Parts: sequence; C-alpha cells; structure tokens
Amino acid sequence: MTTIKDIARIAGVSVATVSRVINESGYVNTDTRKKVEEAIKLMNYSPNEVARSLYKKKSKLIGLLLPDITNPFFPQLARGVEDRLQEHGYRLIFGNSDENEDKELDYIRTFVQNNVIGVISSTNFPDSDTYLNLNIPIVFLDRTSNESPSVYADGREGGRIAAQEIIARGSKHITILQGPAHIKPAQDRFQGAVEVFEELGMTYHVIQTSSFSYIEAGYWAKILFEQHLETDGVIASNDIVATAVLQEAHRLGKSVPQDVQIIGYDDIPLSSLLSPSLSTIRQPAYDMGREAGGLLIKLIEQDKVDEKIIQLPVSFVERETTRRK
Amino acid sequence: MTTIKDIARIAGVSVATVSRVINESGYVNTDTRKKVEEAIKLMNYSPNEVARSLYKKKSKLIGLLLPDITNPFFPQLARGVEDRLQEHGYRLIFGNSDENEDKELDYIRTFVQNNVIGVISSTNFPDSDTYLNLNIPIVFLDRTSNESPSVYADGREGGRIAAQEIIARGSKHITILQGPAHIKPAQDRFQGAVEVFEELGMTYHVIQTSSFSYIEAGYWAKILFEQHLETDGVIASNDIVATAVLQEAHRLGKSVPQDVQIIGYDDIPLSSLLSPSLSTIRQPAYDMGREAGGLLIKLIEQDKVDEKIIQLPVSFVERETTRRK
DNA sequence: TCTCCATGTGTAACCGGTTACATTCGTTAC
DNA sequence: GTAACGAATGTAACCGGTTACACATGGAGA
Repeated sequence: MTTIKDIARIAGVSVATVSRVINESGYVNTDTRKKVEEAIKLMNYSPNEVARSLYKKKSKLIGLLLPDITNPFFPQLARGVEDRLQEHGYRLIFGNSDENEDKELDYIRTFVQNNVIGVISSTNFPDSDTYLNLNIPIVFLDRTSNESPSVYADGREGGRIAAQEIIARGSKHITILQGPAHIKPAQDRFQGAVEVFEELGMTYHVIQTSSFSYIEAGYWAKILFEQHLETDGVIASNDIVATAVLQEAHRLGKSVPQDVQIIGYDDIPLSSLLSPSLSTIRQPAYDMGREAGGLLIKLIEQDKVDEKIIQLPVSFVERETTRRK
Repeated sequence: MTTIKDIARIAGVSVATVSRVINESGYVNTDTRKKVEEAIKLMNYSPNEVARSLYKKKSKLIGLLLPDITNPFFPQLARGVEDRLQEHGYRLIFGNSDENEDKELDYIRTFVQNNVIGVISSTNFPDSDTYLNLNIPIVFLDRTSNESPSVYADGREGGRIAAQEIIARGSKHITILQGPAHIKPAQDRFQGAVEVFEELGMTYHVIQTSSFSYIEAGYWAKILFEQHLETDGVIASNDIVATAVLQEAHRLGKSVPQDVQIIGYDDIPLSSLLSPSLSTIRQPAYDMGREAGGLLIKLIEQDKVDEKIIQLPVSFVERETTRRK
C-alpha cells in the first residue's frame, strides 16, 4: 500500500508538506503542491483513514443500530440515514439489535472501539447506561428519550388518526392489534387509538401480539377473527400484520372494505401494491432517516444545535381497504 | 478514554504485559494476569481497535456493498451476512451502490482506507479494475465472475423452472417480464425462461422493464395487459413486479389463477401474505448471505479454500397464483 | 539598516496499540 | 560449576497519518 512517505519521497518533500496538500491546511507553494498532487495521482494514493482516526481520535464512521433490517420499515430509515451522511463523507457501521439489550451493548462498544464519531440508534433502552455514558453524539431514531436528540413520528397521533378514520368510515366492531409490549412506538400508536375509543365511549377489542415477524403475522390474523368474528374494522399494528389480516379476511370470504375495513401502519412500499391496496398511517421513514442523519451531522459539526428533537408528521393514506366517507 | 497505559499504571506493569493479557499471547504470571484483569474490569477498559488495526494492517471490519437495501430481497442477504460474521467478531461497513459504478468505487475505496479485512459485494461490475486490484479477499454475492469466490443461486435454472411450471399448469399466452438489462441475475432468469419456450417451440411475449422500483412496478403491470390483454400467464422478474401484476389483474377483473397465473421470483417474506399468496421461485436469500459470510471468513482465516464458488438451489414455491397440476 | 511578519518547509512528537528484542531469574543437565 | 533454557517482564520501535514547533527567506515599514 502506498503511504504518505512514498508520496513525500516521490515528490521530493517532507510528509508534513504532503499532509498539508491533502488537507489543504497551512502554507504550500503552488509548484510544490503541483508536484505532490502529481505524485498522488501517479500512485493512486489515498490516505489511510485508520492512521488519521488514531491521531485525531475521530473517524468518518457513524454507527447505525436498527432492530431488524428485515422488517421493511427499517431499510427505508437506513437508506435515508445513509444518503444524508454519504453527502458529507461519512460512512456507516451497521448492526441489527433484534431489540436485544446485550447485542446492542456489544455493538455500541465496538462502535466506540472503532472511533465512530456519532451513533444513530433505534433502541428500546435509550435510558440505559450504555447511552448515558456515551460521550459522542447520539441520535435516537423512531424512538425518544427526554431531552436527548431524536427523530420520530408521533405514534400517539398516528393511533388517534387510525381510530378516527375507521370510526368515521362506519366500522362498529373494531379490533385493535396491539404490537409487542416492549416496542415503544407500537405502544404509542396503540394508546392513541385506545384514547379515541375511550373519549367516544365506544367499545373495542384488543389482540395483543408479541412480535412483528412475518411468520407470526398470519397467526395473529387467524386469532383475531377466531376471537372476534363480528369484527368489521381492524386497526393493525403495522402494515405486515395488516397484510396478513387482509389475507385472512379473504380466506374467510369477507370482502374488504365492505365487510371489514383495515388500516395499517407505516406505509411500507408494498402497501400500495396490494389488492385491495392498503389504507394506512404513513410514517415518512426515508425522511426520518435523512433528518436523523442531518441532526447527527449538526451535533458533530456545530457547538450548539437548537432543534434537537424532530418530530415528523404522520398522515392517513386513503387507499382501498377503507370505505369512502 | 481509558488506554492501555492507564491499565498498565494501575496494575503496576508495562503496557507489553497488559497487551499480553488482552491477547493471551506470550508468558504472563498468573498473579500478574489477575492484577491486570482487575484493572481492566475496574476501568471497564476495551482496547482501541483503531490503534490495533493500524499496527496490524487489519481490522475486524468487513465491507458490504448491496445495490439497494430498500429492495426486500437484499435485507435478507444482509442479515445472513451479518449474523454469520457477527459470530466471528467481525463488523460491517455498509453501503448501497444503486448499481452505480462510481458509487461502488467510492465505497470500495473507503472500505480499503478503513483497513477492512474483506469485502462482500453484489456488483454488476465484478471484472472492473476496482475488484481486480483489490488485494483483500472478496466474495461476490448474488453475482458471479469466472473463478472469483462467489455465492449465488442459479438464475438460469430458476427461469427454466418458472417457465416449466407455468406451462405445465396450462397457460397458453405467456408474457415474460424481463428485468433491467444491466442486472445480471435478472437476465439469467429471463434467459432460462426463454430457453424453455424455444426448446418447446412455444411462442411468448416479452415486456422489457428498466428497474426494480416499487413505483414503476405498477406501470409495467399496466403496460403488460395493455400490450397483451390475452395473457393468461405471467413470469415476473421478481416478487415486487409480480405483486403489481396481481393487483393489475384484479383491477381488470381477471381472477388469479383461473384467468391468469403469475409466478414471481425471490420469495420475499411478503409473498406468502398476499391474497392470493404468490407462487414464486425461491432464492434462499438469508442462507446465501450466511454462506457468503462463511466463505469470506474462510478466505480470511485459511490459506487454502477448496470450494470458492457456492451455488445454492432455487425452488418452486407453489402457492395460490398458480393452478394445481 | 533593522524589525516584523507572511510564506514555505522540515523535524519530530504523538495517537494507542503490538511485538521484536533484551534482560533477569531460577531450574535442569552435563 | 556452568551452560542452556523456560518463564516473566520491560524497553522501544513501529504502524501511517497530523501538527506543534523550529527555522529560513524575502519584502514592507520605520
């Protein structure tokens, strides 16, 4: 591998001068600069980031921790983060936590060991020591914690909207699928929906689900209609579960949205391709990722950041699993 | 941050001894080891990987380059890779290439700058200088190139199976959706299907699509039925497009699979949740990722590796968008 | 003429680890 | 008695950059 010494030798200067050229710092004579640049081009040299990082105690790497990239909501977050950071020359070290605190801790440790300059995390444990003791900027994504920098969409409001819309469209026997208990945003949206029913004094049913996995989604859908066959409106905990409910409704000969209305959550890309296409509460996942990236960059590059907590709007996307008002 | 010097001071030994304890190398007296270990625990010390990496010219990082994590086929690959590597203490630097050679080059460069010890890449340009000149192990994933280490599923065979199955199930007017021209695996599966038709002397139609994006998928589905309304069998280039075709068929009042049979490709998780659920050619994406990770580890840790090219089987997953034989 | 400062460049310390080599001590073998 | 070797430990060079500091030069201002 070509090193700065090689370049220095070829250009007939010292390593300090080469470094100055690379970093555009300090004084360098125009002719000298030219010689160095030629040597760099000749050898196709690019500086070793590891050496840089060691001295500066800062790399160009950022740690990204997501629960599970296999859940189609998260790739969009990841993509948003990456696109934003890439524009500023930062790169990602990536890990899936599986909502598991130990795995998270392990990843965070290796992030730190690799001198990452910041972390973006969708964690269920934002208040753990791991994060409190972290002395690099951290942004919570799709999660919040007190005054910590975070980017998220208003889950409670999303839940409220889902309930309001499905009620306004005439469902009387509504079942809410409550997402996994340990996942904060899932509980927020559930609470939001429940609130609306309580406020209106309406009854509703709840099916508690314990994971967001594809395999189990079908199971919950079955349970739902087994326990509450009269259900004519379903507020699903996310679009995957909603898709499973849609399938189960078909299987039972119920037509959607005439017999049963369904509202999903997230607006994953496939929602619009289902038949009937899925009405859902949209979270602007890609933008959330971008915002998180942007916020982290600010935290890294600036002393003061005013808006450390960014809440993005959720919205009802009316498609074909709900009736017209 | 705590450094090895701090530990040495606290334990009353030299840095060399601490290093020996950490790495379990050389001779260390049992009592000394105990003192050092206590100091490490006391300070919650973990060694700086950057410094290590600089001296050793090797990190614990591996570069992973995928076209677009937003396409649901790739998260599974990524997950497989990560899970496998994680077991061996390796971490991922991740990037999306968007099938763009410049972006790829840029990522590969920063991988190298960060002393990654290996690269896994789904590239359309395996024979470019970028990869030829790379002097660290590289595994091509979902792609092949000559004798280079690679893990993939047999696209041609997948295409053949799709054609055979849909023909065997009675479709007469079959339209093949040909995936983007620059994506090798898409062309392989297309060629495989075409082969079968040629061998049987059957006619078929082709719609050439130019991307795998969600947004355009609906467009291609529309085009398909506009140009070939008589189509009673569709071999889609992947499951997303197949989903769009399914939707369009419904919209046109065609029932699936009675009027039109549809076969997808990939077997992304959502396929089984569609209604009707999607018959498709399954690629074992997660396993492909795991295998790629395993192969790379072998290449890194062993001198000789016998099986450098791993081909995984594709299979027909019979669901509800095809009729019974 | 002398001082001061901007310009230009090199030397060497430093970042936090790893490891080659030197040194010391105790035991064993001849 | 001493040569040889294993065990235990420390010193310092090294990895490839960055940068503080020293030093040289030349022109402007007093």
